[in-house]
Amino acid sequence: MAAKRTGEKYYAIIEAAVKVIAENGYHNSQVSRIAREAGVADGTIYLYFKNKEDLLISLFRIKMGEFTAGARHELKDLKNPFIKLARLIHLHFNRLESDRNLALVVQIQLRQSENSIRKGIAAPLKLYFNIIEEIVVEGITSGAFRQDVNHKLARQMIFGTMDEVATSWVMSTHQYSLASQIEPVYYLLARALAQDGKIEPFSI
Amino acid sequence: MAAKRTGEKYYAIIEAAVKVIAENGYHNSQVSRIAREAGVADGTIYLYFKNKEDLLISLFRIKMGEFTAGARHELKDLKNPFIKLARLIHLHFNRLESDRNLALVVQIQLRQSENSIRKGIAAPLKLYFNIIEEIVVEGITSGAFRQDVNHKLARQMIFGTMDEVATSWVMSTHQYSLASQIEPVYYLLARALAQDGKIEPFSI
Amino acid sequence: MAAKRTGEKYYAIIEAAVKVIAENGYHNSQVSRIAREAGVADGTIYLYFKNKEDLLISLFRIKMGEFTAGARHELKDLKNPFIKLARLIHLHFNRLESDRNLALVVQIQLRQSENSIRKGIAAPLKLYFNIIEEIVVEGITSGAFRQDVNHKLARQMIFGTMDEVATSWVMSTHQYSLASQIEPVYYLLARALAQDGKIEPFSI
Amino acid sequence: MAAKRTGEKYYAIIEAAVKVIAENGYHNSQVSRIAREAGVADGTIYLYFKNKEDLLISLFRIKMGEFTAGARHELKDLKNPFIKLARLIHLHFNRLESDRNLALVVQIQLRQSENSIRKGIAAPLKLYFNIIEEIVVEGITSGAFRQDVNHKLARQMIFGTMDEVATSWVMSTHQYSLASQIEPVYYLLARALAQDGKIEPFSI
DNA sequence: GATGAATGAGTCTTCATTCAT
DNA sequence: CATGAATGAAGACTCATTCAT
Repeated sequence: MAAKRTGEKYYAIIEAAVKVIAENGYHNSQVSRIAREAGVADGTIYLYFKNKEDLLISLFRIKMGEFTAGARHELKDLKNPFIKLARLIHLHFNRLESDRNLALVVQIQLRQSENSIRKGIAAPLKLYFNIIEEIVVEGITSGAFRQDVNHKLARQMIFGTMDEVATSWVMSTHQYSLASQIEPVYYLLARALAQDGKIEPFSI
Repeated sequence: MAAKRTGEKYYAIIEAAVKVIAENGYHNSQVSRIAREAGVADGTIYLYFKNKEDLLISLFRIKMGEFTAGARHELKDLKNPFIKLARLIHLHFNRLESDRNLALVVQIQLRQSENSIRKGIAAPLKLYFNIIEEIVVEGITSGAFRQDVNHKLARQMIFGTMDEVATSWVMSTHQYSLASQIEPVYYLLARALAQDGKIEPFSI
Repeated sequence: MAAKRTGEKYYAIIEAAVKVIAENGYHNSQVSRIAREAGVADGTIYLYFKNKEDLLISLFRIKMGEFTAGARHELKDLKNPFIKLARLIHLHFNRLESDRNLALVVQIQLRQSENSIRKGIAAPLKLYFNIIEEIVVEGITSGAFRQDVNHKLARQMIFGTMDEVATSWVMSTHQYSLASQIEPVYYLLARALAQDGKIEPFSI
Repeated sequence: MAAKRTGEKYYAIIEAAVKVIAENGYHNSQVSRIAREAGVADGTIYLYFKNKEDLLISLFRIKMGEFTAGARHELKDLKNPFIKLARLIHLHFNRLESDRNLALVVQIQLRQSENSIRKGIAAPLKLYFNIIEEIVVEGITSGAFRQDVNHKLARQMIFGTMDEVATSWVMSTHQYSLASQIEPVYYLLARALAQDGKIEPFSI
């Protein structure tokens, strides 16, 4: 009865869901289609997930969790908040560009209206927000960023900007690379935050 | 057969839809509930809208159209791009704060996955994006903003930031006012864009 | 409240119904479409007909009544039952061929399942059946047709054959003329009925 | 997704549909009522049939297919075209008389106006028409039937007559037996076709 | 008489979920 | 553990009919 949260099939279903939802959208992704893509029976999905919604939330949790853990690890040893900011943008954009399906799901399909889904993804998203805010706080504390910057607001600007750039890219026909936006986005954000306009040159 | 696009009931249905969708989300807003809220029969909806999706798109078009027209009018006579930016943020946040239901629908419920809906709202959204980009271009041309700013990217930062701040506010319990964010958001964005860090003090 | 059964619009609606039903089938012919075709308002239909079903039945009654009256008149003065039979087939096929829409409605669209409709068209159809049976009875009485012919059965053969030939023609692409079938159908039916194989040569 | 076309429930649904449609007519037979009659859930219908229309067409195909196969088998070894004709009428009328519901559906309810349904039943009906025409051709070739008989027309007479007799019987209150009409119908049709009036006495 | 905007009952179909095997 | 046939609740949409003007 209790959903198993591990095993080979667990991940097969997650990957199948990313693919099917990316291609068809959440509301047009039948459980049976995800099951077929994963090579399991419909009922098997329910051995691993409580319901369809739980599958979507788990998917986000897994993918976001992996990303957040990786990001935290990569940023850990960087000393300068500007470089951390650059690296963050780099990680964010590269992650989405390297997996177009995941990008579609996270940027588009996940923006669902169901309150329960939004609640379910709030926690893993919060962890990512924390990483961003920590960079901001560190920047302020170290004197690299302006003292009057509100760190929550700065986080909203950083995330909102990356998010909008990524959404534009996902919805475009990909004529340009998302990676090409890393440096210009960095300069925009860095200038918004820098103390007395003194920013570090872009470096990841 | 052709849907009537005017009349007292047309607007009554639009308003009812905003209310019901804000409260329940698009996929959980039955046509019959919207009809009841509007005080008309179910079938009447279909005299004014082709289908449920058309209702959502029309709603966005109407509301966004009103806002865009108003914004363009208000910005027209302002001379300084910094002041225009401040006024834009002011208009954006005030519009959402003055109509919590509309904010819910636009910030949350409308972020649907259906391609057809996204296509339907693309055009009116584009008109708003144009207004933002025009401010950026004017700023660059006049020398107020940095010459190396990419105006599309700047627009994405401005919109993305306002959008994320608004979404956070909508999803919070409104302990704070969205209007209170106008000035700090202005300073963040203005610094990101300003030539040599020379920004205008906040003024709407 | 009581439906008017005369007037210019009455016939305009009947003709519009024949056209629309011929083109779309009964169940796909909305009252509003018939009204538009007739150049009247939807509600006007209900000043002349009790409901949609009454319109269909009236249509059949009018058209069948005209035909039956004409046929009875044309057959009245013919002396020979063989010639009457030939003339009947001639009238039946010519009527349908001269008005393709009417043929479509009578041969195809009218074969509806609603019991009430079948009951409504039973009476005018019966009048036509009577004409056919009278020819048969006259043939038997005069010694032209076999004495052991059951007149109801003979009528069923005559009508059934004409009906099937007409239906085949209506459903075909009209590569051939229905009139061309008059003579061969006559010979088939005449031989089935003739006393000692002595039939009259075809003559209308 | 693909409809299963076999299994116990497949036939249970077919039989239930025959019963419900016979009693209520196609347009007044809700899918849910057919499901209840068959003892399955509404949704189960859609595991076996693409939609309601497909159910009606399948029903006809199955029943007509069974009948045509049986008729072809029974007629195979009969040597004389007159006897084949007699046997055909016998099979046709007995089949309908032995299953009043089937008769109602085939003679009345199936005469629908929907083009798609007519197209769907055209093929199995054609197979039956072929059997009739083969008898006619054999009769002409063997010299038993007149040389100037058009075989398509003869088929239309044979089918049209049987059909009209059956329809009359179905719509009557069954005061008489359809079987009682086999012999007189045979004599009518045989005389219409016979060379020089020489027919075989009725024998099945 | 005529209009046509408004009504609201009625139904097919989908698909997440269950459970006997 | 795994299956997949079966379930049945839920809802968008149509269109014949009415009635205030």
